[in-house]
Parts: sequence; C-alpha cells; structure tokens
Amino acid sequence: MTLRVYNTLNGGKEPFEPLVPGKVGMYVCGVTVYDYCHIGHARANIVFDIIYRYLQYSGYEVTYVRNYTDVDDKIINRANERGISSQQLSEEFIQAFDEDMARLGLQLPTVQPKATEHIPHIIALVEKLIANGKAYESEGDVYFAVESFDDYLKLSKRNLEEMQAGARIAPGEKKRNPMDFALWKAAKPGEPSWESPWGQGRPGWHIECSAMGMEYLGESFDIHGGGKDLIFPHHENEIAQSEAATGKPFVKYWLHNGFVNVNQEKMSKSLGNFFTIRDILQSYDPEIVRFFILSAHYRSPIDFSDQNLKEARLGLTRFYEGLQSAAEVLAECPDGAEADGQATDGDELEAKFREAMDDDFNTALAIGHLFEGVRTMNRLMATKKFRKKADLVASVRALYQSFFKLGGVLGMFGSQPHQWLEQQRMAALADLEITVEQIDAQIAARLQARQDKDFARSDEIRDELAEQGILLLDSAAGTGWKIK
RNA sequence: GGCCCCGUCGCCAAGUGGUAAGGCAGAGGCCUGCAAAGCCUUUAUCCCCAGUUCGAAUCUGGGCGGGGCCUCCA
Repeated sequence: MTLRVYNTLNGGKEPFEPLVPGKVGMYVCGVTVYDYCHIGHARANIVFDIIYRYLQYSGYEVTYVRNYTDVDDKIINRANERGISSQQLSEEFIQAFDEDMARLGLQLPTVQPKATEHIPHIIALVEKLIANGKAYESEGDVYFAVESFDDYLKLSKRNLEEMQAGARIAPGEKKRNPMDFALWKAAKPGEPSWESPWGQGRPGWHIECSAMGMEYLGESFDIHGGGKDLIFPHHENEIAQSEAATGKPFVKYWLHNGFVNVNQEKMSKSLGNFFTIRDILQSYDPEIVRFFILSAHYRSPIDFSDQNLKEARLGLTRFYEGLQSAAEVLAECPDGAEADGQATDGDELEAKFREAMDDDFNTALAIGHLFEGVRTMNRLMATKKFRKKADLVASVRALYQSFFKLGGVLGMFGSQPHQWLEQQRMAALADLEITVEQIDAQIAARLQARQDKDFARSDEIRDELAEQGILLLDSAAGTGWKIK
C-alpha cells in the first residue's frame, strides 16, 4: 500500500508520487502576522505538521516551507492604530506565532521565509509576467490579466463569466478586467514600500507565495497546503501567476484542511466567534488540543466546543493511563528476558497505522487503531501471572514501544505517562478545594480503617473524598487517586 | 443567483460497491471487603423516496435539513 492523497486540483484521491523520487517539496501558507492565532490556525498548522512528520516517517526527505506574511493592509492598519511601525507589529506577532506553535509541539519547518525578505524575487517575478504579456502596469500598480491565462479558476472550478455576473466585485478603474488582481501596489503615504520599476510600492498578497515557493522549492514542487478558504482567490491566483511566468505546472498536489466551526458555524474573525490558541491553552494541555484536532479527518469540518475538548482529554487520558501501567510493569520485567521474535503485536499495530495514514492521512482511523492497541495491552497485562509469561511481556513491550514511535508521528505521547497524568491531576486539583496533603491524610486514615476491618468508616472516607471530586484507586501497590 | 460540501448508535467519529472501526456515555458480567480502574459481553442498516446492481451507508435522480466559497480569512 502506498500513500494516496486527496488533490483539490483533481477533486479526488490519487497516488502520491513526488517529482523527484524520495524527496518532497512542500509549501504551506502561513499567517498574516497582525494578531494572535486562533484555533483555526492551530488546526491548519497541526494538520500539516503531521503530514510533514508522516512523510518523513515514510522515508521521504522533506523540505517544508511555511511563510510569514509580514506586509499587508491589515498589518498596516493595525500598526497605525497602535502608533507603531508595521515592522514592529509583525515582529511582535511572529514571535507570538512561534511561541504558540512551539507550545502546540509543532516541528519547525525547514525554512520560514518572510515576504519582506523576498522583495527582489517578487519584483523579478512581476517583471517576468509583464514581459510575458500576462500582467500590466497601471498608475504604479501592476495587475495580473486573468483573461490571459486559460487555466484560470481550474483549482476552484468556477468560470469567469459567472463570477463577474455575481456583481460583488467593484470594478477598479485601474483594472482592465474587474477580476484582475494586484501583483504590486503603489505605495500610499506612510506605508512601508520598496523601490521597483513601477515606483515605490509593495507586493500584492498572492505573489509572495509564488516567489518564495519557487525560491526554495523550484518552479514546480510537490505539495502546497493551506485552509480551504485559501482555494479562492489565494491559491487560484498563485497558480495563475506562477504558471503564467514559468509555463510549467506550479504544484502537483494541492491539499486543503477543513474549518474549525463553533456551534456548526465557521469560526472567523469577521464573525467574532473565534478562540485564540492562548486562551485555549489556559484550560487545556496542548496535547489535548492536538488530539482533538487529529480525532477527525483533516478535510472534515470540526466543531470546537468545551465538551469536545473534554472528550479529547478523556481519550488521551485512557492512552496515558494504559501507558503508565505498562511502564510500571515493564520496569519490573528485565528487558530482553522474554523470548525474541515472538511479539508481533507491535508490528501489526504499526501496519494498521500506516495503512490508515496512507489513505490521505486518516488520523481518525489511525487513532482508532491505537485505541485497540491500548485495549490489547491492557488485556495482556490483566492476564493471570502475566509477569511470568515471557511472550506476553514481550508483546506488551512491543506495543508500548510502538506507541511512542507511532505517537511521535502524530506528535503525541511526547511526555512520560506518569508526568503527563500528574500534571493533569495537579491542574485539575487547583480548581478543587482540597490539597494533596489533605488527600494523603484521608488515604492514610482510610488505610487504617481498612486494616481494622472498619469498612463503614473506610467507605465513609471514600465517599467524602468523592464528594470533593477525588476518586480513590486501590491496587496491590497501595491506594492512589485521580480527579473525577 | 452561481459553484461546492455534508447528513452514520444518546454524543464525537472512521468507513466511496461486498454486507457498519474506535472513543465517550449506557446495560450486564469478571475482578474487589465494597468500589474505582482494567478486562469480557452488549447497543445502529447508515435523513427520506425512487432507481442502477447479484449486492449500496457507499453510484444515479428527486426531496428535506445543515454548512462553505463567490470579499480579508487556516
């Protein structure tokens, strides 16, 4: 089974065959840095993070480029409101973005270029388009002539006549066709600008991604990703300006992630129903957020809600509790004492995981397989005289190791189970009106009562703690506790 | 108005022609002094109607419901 991916360009899944065998060039549209990132940005970046990780796991040498858009109308406006320079503003939010992504546990892309550092490339590309007759200068602006590019709208599958009939496009008097889009914008007073053959100005929104993509990945590359909302106009325009300039196919596979909804509605800045990553991380561990996002297929819409995040926490807790049990048991069974070559459970799990991921990065199915792996592991450990059965211990060890290996591909299980559970427990305890010392004292009192066979008192203590949100866990090793 | 997507168990969510993964919640059982955790068992014929097919949640047509893009947006 080989990797198949859903390509927006062709509207279906197809085998993934990179332009250069063994190597992958991947470009993902980053953020416009004028505000804090919301959960939608988290989804897009986490999705492409696991695509990046899975391609590497599959043996590809991946060059992953993710840009910062650091020159734009919104940046200029926001900077003016705050009375600081565009550069100051964008630097502030680049740093905030980097912090958010680091907290979410994302791998760093190979390159993270900024639009403002590629002005010469952008200008060269615009010049080429003018020379090719695909673009024209008009009062210091430069526009791409959409009618000059026959394949225009092939990605979003529309047609020009219908779009113009939509009549929601104000005909710019500087444009020949209202659908033409800006490659270069003449500077207005007070705006950041660069010298160009058309006077002082700045790049349009779309051209930077074409310029940077080609700069780092070549005129044609394998994967270009982003949110569904970028299909039109952003990616459509990227294709037009890139292919019109080079005469070559720009990107082989276009991948787009679905939206994050709130109450079944798209979350967006204009609706004001968005949650920032920072807000969410105050209440939920980053790995819970990641687990929540990966529990649905990346192209499906996903509904953001407190209840769904709590479910994600429960699911992830099940993994970590199973892993902790395994860690404890395995620590007592000397490594390698069990028979070699008998443990196929880990390999089977990995095969299923790969099969799921090979099918257009089906993380939801892959996680389902991992859940089954946990159950298998728990079942083995619950077997009588488990520790003396070398083949079973070997299976658990194999599964345990597979979890960290496969979890790594999803960016999960990066913590020691014990530490993660303890951290969750302490965070939850902070909301309760009881301290660890009080709990320990109650457990000690109950232990005494139990030794005295005073089960009425023992149960009374347990009920009292339960009312305060504490659940006791008796085991052969003693009594532990967790938050209800 | 044009284009597009979705509708699977109480909830979340896989599954694109071969007889419905998984998680949460629920029920019964094992275990336990009693519990909890864990394990075992158990819970759906896939919005409605018609059609194609030996066979459809999966394909076609119609209907109902929800959403997206067409303007900045992950």
